Amino acid sequence: MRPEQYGAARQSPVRRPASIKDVAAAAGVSPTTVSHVLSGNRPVNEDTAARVRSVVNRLGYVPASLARSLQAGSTSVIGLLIPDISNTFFAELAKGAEDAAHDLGYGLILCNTEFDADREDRYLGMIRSRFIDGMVYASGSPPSRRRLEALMGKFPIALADEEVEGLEGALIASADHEAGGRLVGAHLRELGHRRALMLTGPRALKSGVARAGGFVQAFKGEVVERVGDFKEASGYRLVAELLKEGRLDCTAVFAGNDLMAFGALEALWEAGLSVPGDISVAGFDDIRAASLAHPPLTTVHQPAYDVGRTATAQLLQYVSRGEVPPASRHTLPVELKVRGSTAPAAAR
Amino acid sequence: MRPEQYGAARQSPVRRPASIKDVAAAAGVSPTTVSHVLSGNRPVNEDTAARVRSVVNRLGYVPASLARSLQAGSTSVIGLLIPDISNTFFAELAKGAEDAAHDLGYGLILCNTEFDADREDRYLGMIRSRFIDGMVYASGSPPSRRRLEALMGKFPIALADEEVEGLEGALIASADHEAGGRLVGAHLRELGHRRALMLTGPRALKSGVARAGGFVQAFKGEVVERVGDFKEASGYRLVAELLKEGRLDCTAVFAGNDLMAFGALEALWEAGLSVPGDISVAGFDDIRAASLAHPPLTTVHQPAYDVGRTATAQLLQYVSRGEVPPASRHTLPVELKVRGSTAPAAAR
DNA sequence: CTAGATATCCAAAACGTTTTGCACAACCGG
DNA sequence: CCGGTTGTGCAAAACGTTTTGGATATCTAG
Repeated sequence: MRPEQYGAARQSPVRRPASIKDVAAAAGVSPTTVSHVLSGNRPVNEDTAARVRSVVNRLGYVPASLARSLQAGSTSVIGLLIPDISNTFFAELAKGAEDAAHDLGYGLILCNTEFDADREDRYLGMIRSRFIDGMVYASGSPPSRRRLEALMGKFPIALADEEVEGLEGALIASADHEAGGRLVGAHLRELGHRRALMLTGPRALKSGVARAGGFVQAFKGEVVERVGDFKEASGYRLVAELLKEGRLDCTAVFAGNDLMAFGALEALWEAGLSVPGDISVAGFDDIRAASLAHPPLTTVHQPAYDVGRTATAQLLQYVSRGEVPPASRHTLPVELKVRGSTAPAAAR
Repeated sequence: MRPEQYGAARQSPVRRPASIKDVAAAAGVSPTTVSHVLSGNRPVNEDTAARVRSVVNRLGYVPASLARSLQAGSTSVIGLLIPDISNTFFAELAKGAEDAAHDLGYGLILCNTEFDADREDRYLGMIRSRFIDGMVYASGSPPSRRRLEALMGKFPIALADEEVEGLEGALIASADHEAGGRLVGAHLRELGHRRALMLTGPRALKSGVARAGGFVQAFKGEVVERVGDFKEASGYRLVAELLKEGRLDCTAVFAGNDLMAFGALEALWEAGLSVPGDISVAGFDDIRAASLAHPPLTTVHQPAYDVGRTATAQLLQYVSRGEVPPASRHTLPVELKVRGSTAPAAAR
């Protein structure tokens, strides 16, 4: 141990904080009375109350919320389970969830899983051990879906932007992916585009499928579909391949999310094509980088914040009454952000 | 209430879960024995143990962590206080904090404050009420600094990337801002730049001051300084103003963070200047959009993840032993990411 | 003066664990 | 046969609250 740390390192273990008994003793009353003074649950003589309050201040007494929770049977804390907080979508969602929780006096435990099933399990354990009063679950790993189903009827759980099929009987809040797809389809159609390349995500993800479905429905023109994985690299690869084969015979690209759109942009840029001069590109999500890019990306704004906020607010409505939420679906509106990456189809 | 909801809405209140007493009664042993079987704290006859375990499974018994915590005097949960989780820097930091907490079996409560002092207070209350065992504090609102100081000696608190002055005596983990500034300065100098515009943030923020100091020291050339607020708009405004006055007589711009760099880029772009052809631009932070932009931004990568992880890991080292951490500083290395927005100074 | 209302406070139980001291039996070596 | 060890399990206390049913004293109305 370095000498100059000696002074600081002498830090003693945290000393026992004052309990309600200490306050009671110092004020010459019973713990019951202290509790009543602090909670206002029953009337207390004003002189006595004043004395108690003064002792509370002097001792710096703060009730132990653990004991309170144990007695109350609930902790006023819920969990938020997401795969990756560094993804801006989930970060926004988390912000909405935190806001909703805070508004109702709840704390929020961040359960970041990286799609790791063990990690998810450990966090789901918190709800079984009743350390948290409920859980907002946003798109976890497929293997844990079954476990989730088992929990659903017995514990308060809400799904935010569910991506996985088969989770019926739940409280669900999600964006209107299909409408988003339709917006892009109609937009490109109005610009005169008739042939489009559509880059989708894995088919197992419902939201992606809905986006594609809406797009095809509203675009009405010819649509070539390529399946990617929602990552930037796959958008690049898909477009580059088509380019190399000389088979990119369309005037517009609809990427299932912004990251893939960026990948596509990169491939087009490398091929010497101009966006939106030669070809238009649209994305989905409206992540931060979308408006910062050159050209700024036309995309569909997902109300990630609202999804998190709604799922949480709805969940808490039941949790606060000690109930398990019934099945219900809350679909949130989506908004088309027309920016610089889309333009009228070039005359052919 | 709509009829089709009737079935679902009939959800009964959550029924009382099995307690250790229920298990003990069903297995014909005392609660003590059940506890010992589950914790392994003391040996138990194998036949008895097997019987207990079978009852545990049958009843689906999970120990109430609240009661356990009350008895243990700690909750194995800490808080992470940040201003804005939707800011990618803090999201990365949060990810690091969550990882570190998870590794040591701790939960992490997300305290998003929006710089709101009341909100900060409420969250700091969690530590006083001992619902959390410690707090990682990242750059809160100035008004709550005093309150924080009062808490610091008594409760386990760690500072992550402290921006505010005067918080001595704390456990601090932060990036090496000064070294980052030096890296940029040296880089631009090597490229032959001799006159640079430096866009800084508010002087009250230590990290920004350090960046600027390092830059000036290593650049050695002429530096014009303009004070912004770390937001995109201010970068745009500062550069646009100089441009309008025709006084932008430099070959390089060092923005105190990436957002301001983007603002600067926008202003230069509008003025018809080419980056990096006419002028080089460098940022700080390496946010997601930096590599996605055109041209991709040369910037300093801040180890946000490591800052969060280190602060948390260090804090927990003491928390787990029931100690208040001593003052210490952990400075994390920073990395220059040379990308497309900087190039040799144009011949004049 | 008395029956009932009111004001004030307290004792005890309950929330669900873990920990610790002890009791009892069985076994061992001498 | 005896002192000591080992194996096994229980009772009770403790963690720090809130809640509830009284108890006691004082007041009010008739």
